[in-house]
Amino acid sequence: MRTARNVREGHLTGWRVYTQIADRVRERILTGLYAAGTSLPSEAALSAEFRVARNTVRRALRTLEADGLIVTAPSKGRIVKTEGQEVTAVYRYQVIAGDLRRQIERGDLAPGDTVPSVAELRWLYDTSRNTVRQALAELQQEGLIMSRPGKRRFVRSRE
Amino acid sequence: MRTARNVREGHLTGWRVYTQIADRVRERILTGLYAAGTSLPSEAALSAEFRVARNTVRRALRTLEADGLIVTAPSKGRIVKTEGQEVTAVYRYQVIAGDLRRQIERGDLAPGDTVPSVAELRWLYDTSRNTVRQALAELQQEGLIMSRPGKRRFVRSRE
DNA sequence: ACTTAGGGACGTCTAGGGACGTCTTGTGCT
DNA sequence: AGCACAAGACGTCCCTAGACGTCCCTAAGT
Repeated sequence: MRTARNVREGHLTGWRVYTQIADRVRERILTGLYAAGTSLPSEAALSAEFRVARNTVRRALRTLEADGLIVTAPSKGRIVKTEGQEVTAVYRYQVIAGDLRRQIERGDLAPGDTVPSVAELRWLYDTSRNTVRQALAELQQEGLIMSRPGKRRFVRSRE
Repeated sequence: MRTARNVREGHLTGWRVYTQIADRVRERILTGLYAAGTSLPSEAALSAEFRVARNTVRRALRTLEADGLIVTAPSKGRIVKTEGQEVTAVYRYQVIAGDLRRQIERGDLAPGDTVPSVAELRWLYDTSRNTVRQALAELQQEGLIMSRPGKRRFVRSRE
């Protein structure tokens, strides 16, 4: 019961499927087949390609993430890291919220000002109503903006 | 100020747009163009066809509903009433929940039994995962079934 | 003044699809 | 006994789309 446990993590024979898969994927990243900033195929796609269980793919990807080659964004996928750059604002609604937040903090949108309507933001970002709403909900929760039925949202005055 | 008010509901001069629209739609229902049990065009579609505001269409439809010609199902649409029959189980998830509930109450699914999985129900009803989940959530809230991660849902024993 | 109509904005619900997260249970190899 | 692997189930989050519900305001007709 102690033998396996005492083995240091590193030196495994390498016959394990998931390390092989990790190597294959790592190669594709290094050769640029999976370019920096783009998304890897999904777990389902990889498990289909390598004809292996989803769990096995996940093990492989976990090692790649530990190596710092990729980052994983739940509900979005895995993204190949760009050289020495932090991945930020992964989701669409975070991008929108971030833009608006910046405008408020810089004063482009002053307290009392009217916030672009959902329709306008949809048009600006070419996205769905729900995504825009999620961005606005985030700002509202932060207390930056307020909404009232029938009228436009507006920037709250700072406390 | 009293003239319009004192007029009984029936004999209006007909200059009002929404009554005209109501008449047109009523005619289509009576002639069978909009068959019983089917859905009317959406508010947006009607307002586009008659080139009026959505509010105006809504007024027209309200009178038709008051006449008992149609029923309205939020997020679904307006349905032409069938002769002397109550409309029941409008939404897909309610149909699924109803079927399962019946099976439990009749004993086809006994306490402790396993409930069909989401995948199986999807296949049975040819619907999305979310719809199935909503049906199951309803039953769970009623205390009829229970779920636990990794394992199948099961029928709760009756109190 | 009141009704009708128009038009815009926000709110909520139903439905569908994709991706990752976690858990459980078998099977086989070592 | 322990690990690797397969397979399946449930959970959560993101995104899109359509429909009705509610509220607010303005313009025009009466």
